[in-house]
Amino acid sequence: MVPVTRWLDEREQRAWRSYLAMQAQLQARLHRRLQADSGLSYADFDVLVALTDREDDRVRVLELAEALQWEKSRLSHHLSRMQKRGLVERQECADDARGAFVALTREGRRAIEDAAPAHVEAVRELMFDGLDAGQVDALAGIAETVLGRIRAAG
Amino acid sequence: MVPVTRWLDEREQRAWRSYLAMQAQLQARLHRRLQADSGLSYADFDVLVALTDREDDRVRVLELAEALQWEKSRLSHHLSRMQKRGLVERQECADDARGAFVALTREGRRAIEDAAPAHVEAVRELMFDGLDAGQVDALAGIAETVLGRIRAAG
DNA sequence: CCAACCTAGATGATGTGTCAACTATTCCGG
DNA sequence: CCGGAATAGTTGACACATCATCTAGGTTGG
Repeated sequence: MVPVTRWLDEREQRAWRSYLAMQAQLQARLHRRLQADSGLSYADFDVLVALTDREDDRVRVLELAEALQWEKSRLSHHLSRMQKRGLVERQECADDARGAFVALTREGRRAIEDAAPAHVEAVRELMFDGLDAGQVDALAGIAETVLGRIRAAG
Repeated sequence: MVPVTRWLDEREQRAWRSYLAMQAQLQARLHRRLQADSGLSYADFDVLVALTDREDDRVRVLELAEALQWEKSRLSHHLSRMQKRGLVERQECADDARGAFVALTREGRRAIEDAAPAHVEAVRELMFDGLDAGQVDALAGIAETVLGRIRAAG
């Protein structure tokens, strides 16, 4: 018995194709705009936001990787590039000599504070200003459901 | 008068954060799975699907770029890599000596036909099997709205 | 105490995406 | 026709992501 593929039906196909298109376009637009306005990439932005979320402005590397859901090598490479640009710095960890902290620099803080308003404005303009409250909630619900399934799938 | 940033309210923030997380996780999962099962990247898959959509199994490069909404240089680089792996080939264009066709090879066809069922299954498992019909339609509606705004934003 | 093992993180190779610059051809106004 | 502008596509440089591997420092059972 060869298992028969359950292809997407028309409704699903429509949703999937437009989701993919939206996702790609939205990502590209927001990224380009952020980059042009502030010189930050989307990835830089995420790292900086995660850092400003801490009252210390510093975190252990793995903890940051966890928070961002990034692989540690991705983060390590990315931090090296950001460090070269002066946005973050690495600090030794006294507790565990293997470990390291990443800390926000003054320049990093300035960069995120300068970039955030225009970025939020872009998100609003491209997404939220076009959606009604029901759609916003529906989106949250869908995303949470899918995230749950992803986690369940291990 | 300094314009005041209209930050996201709580409902919007919740939707935005979960959307971003879903998007990143879903992309990563599907990509990894596709790669592991078939050796194709997501991008390869998109190119191959676009090619099989033509009855000729070949397209002009820019037309393909348009269909995929990719930048032409991205496509050009990607085609070079795919060509090196034997998935597509380039053909001269008699009408316009500047132009070129990209054509599906026998190997390319085999690759996409082998990869598609498992990919659809993964999409189903991670996304559609968890959503009800209302959510599927809501997703399509949201994506279409946002796409419209993106196009409107030029 | 120390050998086997585990963990934090860095690194190198390779594939991918973006931007700017380039080449070759076609188009178009005079 | 012919010279300048537009068009099709490629290329090179660089930022980014992933994988496998490596190093150095911790942890634990005997």
